[in-house]
Amino acid sequence: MTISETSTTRWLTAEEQHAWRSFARAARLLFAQLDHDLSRDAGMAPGAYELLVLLAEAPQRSLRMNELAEATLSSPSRITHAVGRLVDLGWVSRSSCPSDRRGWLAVLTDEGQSALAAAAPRHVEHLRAHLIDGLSAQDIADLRRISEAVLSRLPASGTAAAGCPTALVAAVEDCPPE
Amino acid sequence: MTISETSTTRWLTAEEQHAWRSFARAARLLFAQLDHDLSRDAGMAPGAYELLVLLAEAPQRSLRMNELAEATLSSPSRITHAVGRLVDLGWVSRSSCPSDRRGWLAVLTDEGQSALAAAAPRHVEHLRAHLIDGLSAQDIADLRRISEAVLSRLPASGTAAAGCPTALVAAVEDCPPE
DNA sequence: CAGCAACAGTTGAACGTTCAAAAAAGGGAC
DNA sequence: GTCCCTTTTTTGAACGTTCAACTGTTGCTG
Repeated sequence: MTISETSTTRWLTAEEQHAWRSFARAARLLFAQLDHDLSRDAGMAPGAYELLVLLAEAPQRSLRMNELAEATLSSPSRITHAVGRLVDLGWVSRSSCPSDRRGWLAVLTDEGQSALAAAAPRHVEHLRAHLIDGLSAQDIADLRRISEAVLSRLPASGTAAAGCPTALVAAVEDCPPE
Repeated sequence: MTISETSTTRWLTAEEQHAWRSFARAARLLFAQLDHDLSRDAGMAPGAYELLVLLAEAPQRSLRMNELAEATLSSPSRITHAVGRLVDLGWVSRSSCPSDRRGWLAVLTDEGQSALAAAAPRHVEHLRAHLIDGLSAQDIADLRRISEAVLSRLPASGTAAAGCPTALVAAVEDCPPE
């Protein structure tokens, strides 16, 4: 049977097709490039930077495994493994949660803070070079609007974060001096 | 040393930061969701759908490994492994390249064509539900414009395609009946 | 027609994510 | 206080990508 006989699928128009393919290609290339840069410059595995940023921004430089999983849209299992690697690197330490004996806190160490501070400037430069500086203020606003529209239609707490690793930008300029 | 003392890094403005984080979050969630849907509905590994689409659109339903690598922005090694899995599934067969004894052609089999035709309608529905139908015509146009601006600033043939798997939409409605 | 750099593709190990299963603790209901 | 369901986290195997060799072919240079 051919599709056209049995389905009423609303295929994409040429416009939609073009937009989607361009978007998919751009996003893939962008994320891959940023991860590659981050790995090259700072030796950070995909996603590690994001975890460090989240911890650096958190109240006591610490977050529960659960919170890390939700913030990064990834599975608890991934967090366990990823934090384990950061612990091995000395960038994070574990601390048992005082209020819930099941829980664990991941705490950013001074070494982790330093590694993040060292990596951030180059990361921001790359992000500007690959994305921000090529866009007008209007583009930025459009991108945000469209992204938020997409987010509003996606499963609120979709536990899904593939390789698509992406890095946040740390507010390291506010970090206490070492 | 603190960053602020030694660097002239142009940090992101609040607007840029918001746009970037929304974009990154939306793109990640979107791609992950689409891959998850595709894996659930059609049993296709991340990226498999894209390879099948490319082959279906190609002249003789066949492309060289090299061409697949370039079109998917991925490494030759990934193509070798990925095509190997598709061959095991019976969706693709290998054929030696007549014009270049080093080369190999990946050829979409009838089974592969059927699998793609079966998967495409649901994939398009998901893509519409998660992305297209939530956007206005203006949004679509903006998304395309911004994506192309980003692409124009990225390394032309950046051999980089992380997990960020993304699927194209097949033009399966034009496929010959089986 | 050697010699040799570049190209096309494969191989296998290392790495990170996903998945299913399990251990351990919280929070109610009775 | 005990049963039971839920939540939090870990574990180890399976899977896919990346990376660094490696094989074989092309095509250019002298």
